Amino acid sequence: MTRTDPKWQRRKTARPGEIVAAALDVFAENGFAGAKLEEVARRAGVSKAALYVYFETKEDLFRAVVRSAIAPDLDTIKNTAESLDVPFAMLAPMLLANGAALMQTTKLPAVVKMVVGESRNFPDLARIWHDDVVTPIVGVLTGLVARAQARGEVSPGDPRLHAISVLGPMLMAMLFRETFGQVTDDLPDLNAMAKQHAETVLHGLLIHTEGGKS
Amino acid sequence: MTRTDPKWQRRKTARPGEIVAAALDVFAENGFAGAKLEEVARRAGVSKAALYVYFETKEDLFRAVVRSAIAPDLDTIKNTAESLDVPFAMLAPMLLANGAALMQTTKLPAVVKMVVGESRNFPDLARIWHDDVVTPIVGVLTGLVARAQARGEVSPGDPRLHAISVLGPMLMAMLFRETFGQVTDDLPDLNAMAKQHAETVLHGLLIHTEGGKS
DNA sequence: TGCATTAATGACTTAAAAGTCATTAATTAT
DNA sequence: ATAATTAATGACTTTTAAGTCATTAATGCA
Repeated sequence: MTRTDPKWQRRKTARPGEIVAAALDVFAENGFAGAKLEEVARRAGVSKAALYVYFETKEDLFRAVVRSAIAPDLDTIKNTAESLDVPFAMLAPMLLANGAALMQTTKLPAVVKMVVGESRNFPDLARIWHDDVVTPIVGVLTGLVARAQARGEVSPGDPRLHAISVLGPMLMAMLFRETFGQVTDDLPDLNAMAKQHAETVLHGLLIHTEGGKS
Repeated sequence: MTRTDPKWQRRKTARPGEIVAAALDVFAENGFAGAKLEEVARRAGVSKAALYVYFETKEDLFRAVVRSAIAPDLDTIKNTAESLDVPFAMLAPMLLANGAALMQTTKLPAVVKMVVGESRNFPDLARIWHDDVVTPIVGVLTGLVARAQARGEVSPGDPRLHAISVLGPMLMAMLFRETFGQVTDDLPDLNAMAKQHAETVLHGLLIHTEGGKS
C-alpha cells in the first residue's frame, strides 16, 4: 500500500456530476419527496453535507438532475430529425427506431416519469421541459408532417395531432414499461413497437379492399 | 337559528367517501409524499384525527383512493367495448371518442399520473392497476383487434401492439394536458385528437397514390 | 329523558429527513 | 517545507408532518 491512506479526496470538478448522476437514480426510483439525500450521498460516495457544498437545497439538486437530463438527448433527437430530407414514408420508421433506441440507452423514461409525477410541485421544471424539450421535439415532428402534407405525401389534418399519432404509442409503451416493469415480465418490446407502429401509422390498420362495402 | 348549534356531526357512512374524494384531489395535486393529511382533513371538513377513525395509515388512504378510482370507470369502458359487434372501422372511432369523454368527465388523468409517479413506492398498487385496469382494458381492445384480423378487416401483426397504436396517442395527449396544463394554454384537444387519430390509425397518414414510386 | 355508545376532536408525541456548522485534512501556492 | 485555502466531514439542530390518545359530545335506544 502507499504510505498515505487519505480519508477522502477533493474533487471539485468531478463531484457535481457524480452527485447529479447518483441523484438521478434515487429520484427516479422514489420520486422527489421520497428520495433521501443520505441515500444520494451514499451512492455518490460522499457525505450528505458535501451535497450542500454544491447545491443549496434538495430542490436545487432536483432541478439540476432534470436539467442535466435534457441537453444530450435533445440534440440527438433534433439532429436525427432535421438532417435528412427523405420521404415521410422513410422518415417515420427511422424516427421511431431512433426513439426506441434512445429510450433503451438513456434515462429518458425515468426522467419523463419524474416530470409527469412532479409537474405540479415544480411548475418551473414543467415549464422548462415544456419549452426546452417537448415543444421543440413535437415542433420538429410537426414541421416534418406539415412539409410532407405540402408535398402531398401525407393526408390533411392538424399536423400537431398527427405528430402525436406518430409519437404517442412509443411514449405509451415506454411509460408502460417504466410503470409496470416491477410487476410483470410481459412488457411491450420497444423495437417491435417502433417497427409495427411505423407501418400502422403510415398505412393504417384497415386492409383496403377494392370495392366499398360488404 | 335553531337552538342547538352542534360543533360537529356523526356521519359514519358518508364520511369515508368524502374523505376519499378530498384525498383524491390532494394526492393528485401533490403526489403521495407531498400530500398533507391536514389538508385532506380540511377539505373533507373534518379533523386530521378523524381520518384515523376510518383509515389506519396514510398509505391505506392512498390505496383506498386509487382503488376507488378504478371500479366505475372500468365498467364503463368494458361495457362500451364489448357490447357492440360492429366493423372495426366503426368501433375504433367510438372507442376513442368514449375514451376522450371519460378523460374529461372523470379523475382518470390524475389517477393515471399518480399510478405512474408512485408505482415504485407502491408496487402493490402498480400490480392492482396492472391486473385490474390496464390488462383488462388492453385485453379487451386486443381481443377486438384480433377478431377484426380474423375477419380480414385489420392487417396482421401483434394485436397487442396494434391496441397500443390505437390507445397510445389518446393517453399521451391526456398526460400532456395533465402535466403541462399549468404551464400553457396550447393543449391538445382530446375530442379532436380522438377524431383525427381514429382516421389516422384506420387509414394511415400516407396518401395512397395509384402507381408505386415517384 | 337520561344512559350507553362511539364518532369526532385538540393537543400532544414521535419520527424522519432536511439543513447547519465548527472542525479536519487534502490540496495548492509560496 | 510550510502556510493558506477550502473541500469534505460528523455531529448537531430544526422542521415538518405522521400518528396517538384522553376527552368531549352527538346520536340511538331503553
